[in-house]
Amino acid sequence: MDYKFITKTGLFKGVTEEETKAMLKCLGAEEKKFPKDYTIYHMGQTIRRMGLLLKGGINIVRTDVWGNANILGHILPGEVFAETYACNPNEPMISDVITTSESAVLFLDVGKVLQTCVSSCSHHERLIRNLLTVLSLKNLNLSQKINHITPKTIRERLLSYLSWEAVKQGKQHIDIPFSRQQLADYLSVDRSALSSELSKMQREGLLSYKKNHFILREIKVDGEYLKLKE
Amino acid sequence: MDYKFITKTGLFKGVTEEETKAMLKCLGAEEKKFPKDYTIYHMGQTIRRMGLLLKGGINIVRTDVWGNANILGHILPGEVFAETYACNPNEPMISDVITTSESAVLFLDVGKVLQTCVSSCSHHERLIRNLLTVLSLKNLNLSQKINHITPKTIRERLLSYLSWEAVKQGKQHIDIPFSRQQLADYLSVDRSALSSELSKMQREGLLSYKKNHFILREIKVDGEYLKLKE
DNA sequence: GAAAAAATGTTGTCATTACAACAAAGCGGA
DNA sequence: TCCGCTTTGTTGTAATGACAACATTTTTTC
Repeated sequence: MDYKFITKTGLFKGVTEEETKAMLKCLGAEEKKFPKDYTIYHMGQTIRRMGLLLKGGINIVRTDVWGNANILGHILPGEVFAETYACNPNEPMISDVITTSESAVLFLDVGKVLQTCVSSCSHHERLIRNLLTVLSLKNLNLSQKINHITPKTIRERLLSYLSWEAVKQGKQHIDIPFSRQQLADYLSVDRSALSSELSKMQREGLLSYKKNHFILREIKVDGEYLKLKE
Repeated sequence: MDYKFITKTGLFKGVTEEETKAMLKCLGAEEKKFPKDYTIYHMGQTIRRMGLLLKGGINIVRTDVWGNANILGHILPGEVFAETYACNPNEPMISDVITTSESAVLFLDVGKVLQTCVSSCSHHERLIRNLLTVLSLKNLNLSQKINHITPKTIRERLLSYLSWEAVKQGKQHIDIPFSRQQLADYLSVDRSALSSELSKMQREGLLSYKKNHFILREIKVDGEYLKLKE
């Protein structure tokens, strides 16, 4: 198991490699591999273990009875998923968890840590605090998604999302983790309308793109539109 | 201070009244009162203390540079706010926190509890675990809001929101904590279009309403529309 | 209780998107 | 390289909501 990588994730921040090994035992850690487009958790399920993504990519997807997908977020390696349900074992999942590429996941039984007494393992403390931080960052992420889908026009939603990615990645050349259909599902717009708006924006010189790679010429920060050189 | 009430909140669940008193001291608890429409926290601020609402009501509001408001959620007595920022003291707030009626708030310095060593106060443990649960419920709430604003039509958004309130309140007669304008800001639609859709739905017999009181005749659960007797 | 202010409802027009149907480009396997 | 399949882009049409302007109702204030 790649302890070096695990120690660098938000969940195990500030924990030494040695300690991590011990903790993983407490957590009943189990690594599993999944192929692309595999549904790890299904909507409606109640689950016990959360996941730490080691390799690959995951979408959190809510699909309604008519088959309309709504992507709540994307999980990158080093991030966790289903932590909300691991903390609330009674809540049924309101979304599916689906791999977007071949993936490796480390499953962790945090319930054990939360329910048993403090002293059983001296590092539980640290883990719980890290979990708090992780959860609150997830909150901010969800708020961001809300910001992206609050504008009424497709163009504004795109600029909101792409600008945010650009700021997050610290570049104006960005790769996004979504296909066109997935981006449409994330922004809650029609795919073909999205395509059409994108090419209109490209014609107007606001951005250029090829597949999942985008280059922004204008960015939206705090509601202001800033023009960028290059 | 109303310890009896405080002990019944999610944050202090499972803590005796005696213990609560001790903990509040550790947390540097301070009660404050605010008038209606008062902005307790401003967007951009970095804050140290989270709030526990004792009395009144609060909206979490994000306003853009053009004055368009986006209501992220409503806080009822017994619920907490700004907990995300209290757990991440570096993150600036992305929203305002505004009272919707005369309110009383208990401010808690959770940073103290999170940063200092475990043993300083034996009940910190319990508090942190409760905080985990509270945070994950907040996550579910945000996901709910996303569900409400994902549909493209005003009618579907309304049914999604109202049905959810009905299920939460366990009745088909419900009171909502929003004015029309606030409801529009929560659902990200135009107020007048909302009004017009509401009255159309009333004409069609889907629901009836007066001010903030609604009676549903049809409810949306898991994407299915169920007709209700009255 | 009258006047003013705020909240809610109504209506028509215009902009924008969803939707459908199709075209073109990209990709994988034989 | 050719074929089939998937993804992305294009276009036209119908539906829907935003917006503005105004009417009506409700609440507040004096």
